[in-house]
This record gives sequence, C-alpha cells and structure tokens, in this order.
Amino acid sequence: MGRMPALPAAQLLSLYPAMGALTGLLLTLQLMRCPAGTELFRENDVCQGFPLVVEGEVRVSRSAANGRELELYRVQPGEMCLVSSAGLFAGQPLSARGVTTMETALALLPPDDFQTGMAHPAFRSYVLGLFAQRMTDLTALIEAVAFQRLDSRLAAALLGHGPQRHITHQALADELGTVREIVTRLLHRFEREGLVELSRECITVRDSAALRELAALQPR
Amino acid sequence: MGRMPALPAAQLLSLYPAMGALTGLLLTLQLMRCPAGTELFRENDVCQGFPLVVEGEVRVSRSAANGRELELYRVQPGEMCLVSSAGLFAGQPLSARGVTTMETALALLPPDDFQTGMAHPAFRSYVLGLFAQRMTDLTALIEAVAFQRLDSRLAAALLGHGPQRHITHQALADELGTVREIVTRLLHRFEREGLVELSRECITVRDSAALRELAALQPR
DNA sequence: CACGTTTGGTGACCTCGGTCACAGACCTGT
DNA sequence: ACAGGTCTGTGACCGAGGTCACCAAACGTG
Repeated sequence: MGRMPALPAAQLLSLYPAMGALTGLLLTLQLMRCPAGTELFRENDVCQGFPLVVEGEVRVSRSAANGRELELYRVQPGEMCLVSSAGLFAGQPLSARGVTTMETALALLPPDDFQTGMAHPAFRSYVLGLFAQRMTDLTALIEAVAFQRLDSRLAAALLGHGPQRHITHQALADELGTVREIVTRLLHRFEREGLVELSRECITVRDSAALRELAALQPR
Repeated sequence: MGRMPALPAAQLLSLYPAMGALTGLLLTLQLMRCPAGTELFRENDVCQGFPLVVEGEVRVSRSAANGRELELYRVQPGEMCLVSSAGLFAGQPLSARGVTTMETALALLPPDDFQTGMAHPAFRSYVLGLFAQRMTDLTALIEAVAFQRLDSRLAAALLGHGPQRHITHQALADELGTVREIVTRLLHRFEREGLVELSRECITVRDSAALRELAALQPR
C-alpha cells in the first residue's frame, strides 16, 4: 500500500488526542497554511476563534509604546493559543500579538465548536491543562522580568535551542524585552568569557554548563 | 418574618450563580473562616482544591530569593483562585503564595467536585472567564514590570482604593516588587508635588487626576 | 561592481532603581 | 518612664540597563 499524504483530520487527531470524541467536528475544520512572519493577530483585535497549531510555531508577544517588544510564549504543534481565546470568554480585545516564526499550518476552531468540545471530559482536561501551563509560564516570566538580571535571562535564552541559535541580536532583544545594543554588549562579554562564539546571525554555545549556571536564577 | 443568618449554600449561590446546577454539591461544602494574614498556600505546595472566596480577600504573590516579593493579583469574593488550581491540571507544584489580607471566609471545592461542576455549561463558562481574566491581568502585569517606570506603577497602586490607603511603605513595596526605600522616596516626591499627603500608615490622595496621568503607561 | 539595506560594534553619557547604614518617630506593654 | 518593637526619613554611593550617535562589516540585487 502506497503512502498517502496525511489528511487534516488524521493529523489533527494524532496531535490532539483529546479531540478523539470530536471526529465529526474535526472533519469540518479547514487547514490553513501561512509562511513565516505572518501576523495572525494583533493587540486589540477581536478574537475569531481558537487557533490549533498543526505544524510550525506561533510567537506570542506584547509590544510597548516605545517600540520595544517582549515575548510571552510560543505555541507549538499540538497546542492552542489561549491568549487569543481569552478575549472570547472575558469579552475583551486581545492583549497580545501573534506571529508565525516559520511556515505554519493551523486550524481555526470556531467558538461554537469549542463549546461543543468542552462538553467532552478529555477535551476539557486538555484545555485546562493548557491554561494551567500558560499561567505557570507567565508567572515564571513575571518573576524573571522583575527579579532576574538580563545576562541571566539572555543565557537562558541561548539554551535549549541546540548547539547554535540562528538569530539576530535585535530578535533576541525583542524576545527579552530589551534593546539591541544591550544584547550585543552582553553577547560580547559572553564571548570574551568563552561561553559562546559569535558570527553573523549565529550564536554558537561553547560552554553550556557555564551558561546554565548564569541562567540559574540570581537576584539583581 | 425575621432575618436569618445566610446559610453557606445560599451565600455561595448568590456569589456564584454559575453553580446554580450544583446545589446538591454546594451543600456538602464546608465554609472555613480565617483571620487576616493566614497563609493559605505557598510556592511548591501541592494543590488541594479550588478555594472559593466567599468573604474577604486573598493576595496571591510570588517571592524571590533576596526576600523581595511581587503581588500577582487578588482574589475577591465570587472568584476562585486559579493559580492554585493550575497545579492540579498540569501536575505541577504551586507557583505562588496566597495570604488573606483580611478576615476571610472560603470554601474548598475538591478536585472531583470541580470536575463534576465542569460538566455544566454555566460553570464552565464561569471558570473559563476567570482564566481569561487572569491571563489578561498577568500579561498586563508583565508589561508593567517590563516597560513602566516605578513612579507610574506606584501612582497606579494608589488609585482605586478610595481617597486614602492605609498601608505601610513596605507593603506597597511588596505589591510592586521593589524595596521600602524606593517607595518612601517616590511617595515624598509625590508629596512635594502635591499629589498625596502622608502620615503614618496612611496615604491620602490629593490630586487623583495628576496621579492618573502619571499612571498612564509611559515608557521608561 | 556599485549601491543600498541589514546586521553588528562601540564609546560617552545618563538615570532609575537598589544598597547600606544610619537616625528619628511612633507605638505598646510593663 | 523606659524598653523594644515597627514604621519612616535620608544621604552617599553604585551599577545595570538604556539612549544616542556613530561607524563598519556583510549581504544581496540590479
């Protein structure tokens, strides 16, 4: 038997086992593909539904008046974007921006279907689990922003992305909520200390142990 | 007909109309009273259930290594504490501390009863609304901590509590995630500028318009 | 290749917030 | 009254992080 391209519903089911009871519903969903850098939603937009990420990644961030930006979290395949949905329940406009970081495939679950889904225990506990995870992440971020030094947070940002990160200093700054110059300055300090090696749009981790130590929560 | 003291279930129902379908369940709940300053839960505790606040207030905060502290939000009557519940879904220990700010009455909804409740649409949408509200609050806090100056945030903290706030400088510092000296310093600047009037454990708002202007998100 | 665009590098300078080490002021119990 | 808390006031000092104003590579496109 030859290989067949995965059907959207099959793909969705394997990513979202919690939606097992919703097969009929799944079949109605349209899979949407968008290239890297697509802005899916903006602050103060009205929310349309619940984006399920099937492939790729969505970066959710909040930006400030002076043009600075801070990443809140990333939505991976198998997850739903909940900040966007928050608007639906509380009747508020969105409080963040969502942009794809790579070619991304997603399905938009309409509010009614979401309600339908919530009637099923498995889906409920999946959604609650996501909410809980996000809350934990957000409080951790609050703690980091409030109490950790930037070198610490930068070190953390360099870990967990394989041996090297292909990214501009500006993008790192936007991730951390700071400005480009500071990132450049710190990265060069790291380089002098032998923690990393720098080249254009590429940071190679040389001493991940030391980075981890730096990243370990230390007061500022 | 003479007045009767409100029964716990009746009180709960009037505060939590979303639990209308759960009257039977409500009757099993025990109302617990605790004085101001009771520590209900701590970081890294394992979560017991869902505290419903019936009267009083719970302050949820996160504290850092160096003894500094930052308030995440407050739980008012009619609300549930969700950070505490987050642990239940994601199987994580708690990520915050909860302390009563005044004499408080609360009912602990056990996890099983919560699941039962979630079968009812009204209760579901109530819970989701709470989650959404908290997410919005937390992202707003992140923005404030990351991008607003402390005078701005202090000004905001002085508003919305009536004409005067009865609180120590240290407590304000813990609310904002800073230290006592800074609060004192800023408050005196405010006083010099005629925005407030100070006396022991009491801050009187004199020019709320100016405070609001200061509080209005300005970059740092 | 020549040209503009992105990205990165750097030093001078500033300021906000934090630290430290005090000293009064006020309150409470005995 | 005095002893011991808890609050508040204050000045010297510091350093992380941010701003500004550049310049210099590296890239990529006609």
